[in-house]
Amino acid sequence: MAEIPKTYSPKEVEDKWYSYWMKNKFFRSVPDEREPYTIVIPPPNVTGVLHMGHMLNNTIQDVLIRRARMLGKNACWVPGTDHASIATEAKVVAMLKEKGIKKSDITREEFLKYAWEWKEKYGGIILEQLKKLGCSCDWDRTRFTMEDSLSEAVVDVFIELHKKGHIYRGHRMVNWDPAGMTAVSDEEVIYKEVNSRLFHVRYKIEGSKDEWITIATTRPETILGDSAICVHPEDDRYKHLKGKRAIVPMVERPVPIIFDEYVDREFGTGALKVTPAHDANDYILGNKHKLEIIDVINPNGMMSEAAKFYIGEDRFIARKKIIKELEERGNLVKIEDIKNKVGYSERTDAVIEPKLSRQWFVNMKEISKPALDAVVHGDIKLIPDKFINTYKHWMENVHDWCISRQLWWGQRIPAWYDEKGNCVVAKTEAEAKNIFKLQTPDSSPQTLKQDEDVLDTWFSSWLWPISVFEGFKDPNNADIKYYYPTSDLISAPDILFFWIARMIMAGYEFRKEKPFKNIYITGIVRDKQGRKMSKSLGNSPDPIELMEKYGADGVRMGMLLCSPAGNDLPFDEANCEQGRNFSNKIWNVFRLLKGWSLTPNPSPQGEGSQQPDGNKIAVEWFEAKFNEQLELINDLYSKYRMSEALMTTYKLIWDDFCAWYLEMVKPEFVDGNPNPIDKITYDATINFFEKLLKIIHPFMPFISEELWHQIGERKEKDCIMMTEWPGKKAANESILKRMSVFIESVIKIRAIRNEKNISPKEPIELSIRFKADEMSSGLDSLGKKLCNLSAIHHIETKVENAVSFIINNIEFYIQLPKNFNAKEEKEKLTKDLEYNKGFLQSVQKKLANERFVQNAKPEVLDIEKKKQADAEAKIKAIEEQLASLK
RNA sequence: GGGCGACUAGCUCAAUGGUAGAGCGUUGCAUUCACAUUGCAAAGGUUGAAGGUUCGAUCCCUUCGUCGCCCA
Repeated sequence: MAEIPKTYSPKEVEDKWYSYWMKNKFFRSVPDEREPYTIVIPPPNVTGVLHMGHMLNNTIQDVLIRRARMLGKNACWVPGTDHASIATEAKVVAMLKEKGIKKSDITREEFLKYAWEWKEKYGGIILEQLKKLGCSCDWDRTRFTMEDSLSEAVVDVFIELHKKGHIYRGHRMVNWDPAGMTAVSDEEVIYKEVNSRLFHVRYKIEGSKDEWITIATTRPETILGDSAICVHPEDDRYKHLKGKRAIVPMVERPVPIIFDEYVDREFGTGALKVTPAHDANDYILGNKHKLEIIDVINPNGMMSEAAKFYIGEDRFIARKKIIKELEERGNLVKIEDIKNKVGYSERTDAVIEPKLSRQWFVNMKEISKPALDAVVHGDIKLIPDKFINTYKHWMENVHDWCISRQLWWGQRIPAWYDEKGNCVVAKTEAEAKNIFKLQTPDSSPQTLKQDEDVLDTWFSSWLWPISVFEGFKDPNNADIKYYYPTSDLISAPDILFFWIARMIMAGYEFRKEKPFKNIYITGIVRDKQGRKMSKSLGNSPDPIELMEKYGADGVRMGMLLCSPAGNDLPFDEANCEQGRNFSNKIWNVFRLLKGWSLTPNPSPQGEGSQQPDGNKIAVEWFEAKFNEQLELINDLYSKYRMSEALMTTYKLIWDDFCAWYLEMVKPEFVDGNPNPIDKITYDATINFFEKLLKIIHPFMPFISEELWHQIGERKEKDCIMMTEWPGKKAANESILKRMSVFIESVIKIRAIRNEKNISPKEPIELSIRFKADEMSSGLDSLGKKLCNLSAIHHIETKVENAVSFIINNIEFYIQLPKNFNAKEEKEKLTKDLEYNKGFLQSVQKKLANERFVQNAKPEVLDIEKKKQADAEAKIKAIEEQLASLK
């Protein structure tokens, strides 16, 4: 025993088994006759490093995959990354800057060469980190959204949707990210509440001497682009201004005063400045009233020529200067502090500038319909189902999807333009030329220009469940036919629309079939203050350090313990500590078992290794307990209640197996040496331990594998991850029931020891008023062992002056060696008696109520009657006990 | 502003109309005996508030409060 360390050290064990599994190709999946179980990974951003969200998400996927594998399914987990166009491009631009290279100084081709170099060098980090976590992905299937075949699928899909009329190019107000220098979709804008100032600015009425109209704005720099003032038609303050014009300060441009019900009379001054080029609502108003569009902000966030003032200065600096100037000119009336919501870019955190520009869009109306139905009708299950409402609401109000990005890193849009700006969509320049030729035979262009923009990364990811199996290139290949639709998708609520909804659309649009059967939505990992963990906030622990500290198994368990589906989890390192402690507990079971020696083999006369009655009962009981709990665990898995499945497994191992079963069968020490144990009990115990290792394996793959090999002789490929999940067996109810009384009595006796300050070392005598039966000798010996009893008497009459308790009408008496205090006992019993009388009264009241007897279900009635009988019996017994105290 | 959801022990969560549970934490006691990364035990609740329905409400309904998310 001395050579086995007291604590489990995960480090070497984890590395050793991960490479062993890899070497034996245990993660590999190819189609065969078994039932498939498939998960495609939510592809992490290729620039990313593992964060706590990934840890949670991928732990859950690995648990599901490992259990499916043990259940005999052909488990396939496809890993990969997405190309994250904005994030990667930003990284590459930064890298070039360090080298002294400006993006604008190199060609697109040169830039892409650098970008691929960057990707090859750093792009695999996160996948290596997933290996540390124990993820059993089929790494031979690793995909990347920008590799050739997946890119081709993206381009083909674009062309197909364009042909079907679902993709169009249009002038629209988009969310412009001035830092990323690209448009982003509605979903990539994060609105944050910020402290702002509302500036009240007065505009002179044209032709008046001293007549003014005062507007309120949070963005004075856009004043330079104003093309109207709008008031509510019913607003008496402004009715007289009909037909008049106001002079925009600084630029001295006269603009009409228009009337529209859109204006909120309560907000600000009730007069709204209209800047169609820089506000989505103003744009709509501008269209309606045919207003001029004056674009005063350049794509890089600097003031444009059209602004006339502060040209080339940043919009926020211009704001400050304009405020000062307005004040000097006497236009600034007052400044008010307010809170408002401002949109930020999800990728660069720059303030989004609403900007009018020409972009490509997917019309979502039609392609979203089957995707909505599938979830509403339960064809695809959302877990937890509270997300159905959110999903439905979004799908019913779905906006067109802006898919063009003004970047280089990504799939270039397959649209081609002639000199006049006419556009066709085609896969190659040659095809495009042909189309032009067909459309306009007389003027076929010599040179075409391809669209400069690339497609949104989500326009790749939404094809992921199909494209990873080559479902576009070869729609009938063996892989896609076998693995698609995939089984479960594990994802987070914040990408329900970005990604999940769109994958469902793509599934029905391109394969006429859902991409997955179940969607398990995890919570968002937050810090103790409730903030989402993120790199920019710096509030996330480093997952790799966590794993070094607590072991991958410990961290996996720590994450899952507190993460019911869909509930956010405020992360607490204490959970990982609990996981680490659990690893250690299991480790020490192994140490204990290793220390046991067997009694000599029984002789032909039957001498030697007889199984003691106590051990026999213990083994029968744990067998039943295991079967009972396994059924519960299986049921919890089927409902995706992962944290509860883990907790049930945890308690089965720690409480039932370690604290009860092992204490029951553990050989006693004589003169400092453990007694040997009989072979029947030993074998049963090893068997139990192996089964427990199996059911903990999905949660804690490393330690279970290690101990599987330490506890028995294994052939090379005999690994726990490839064994079968324990089979279902009916639990022996009668022994469970009988033992629960026994266990309760042990707890009671221990509590009495505690209460009366009797040392565990001091033996005590117990008397039981209950007829001995065939189980009694076994239970007596277990009782003696667990409670340090010197003797157990089965008696017919009450014991006087003893501490007593009752379980199921069995009376237990402990004669205290000293310090017996009859008064104290009496008080305790009287209190207990009063409680039971009160309880009986409430039950009797219920049973006396005619309406209750009439309306209650028969089983409820029976329960109440039993309660009454039990309470009456208990009261009688307590009264008798009281009488026996002197 | 509109919609959705949550509110249960100190914390994180269970409990679908019939005596409110678990884990962690806390407190007390224990240690040459697998494990102090341990063991044994205990305490801890007006189920956010107020009404209503019901024989009976944590659960169903109404209003209010607080928080979160989504959308504008």
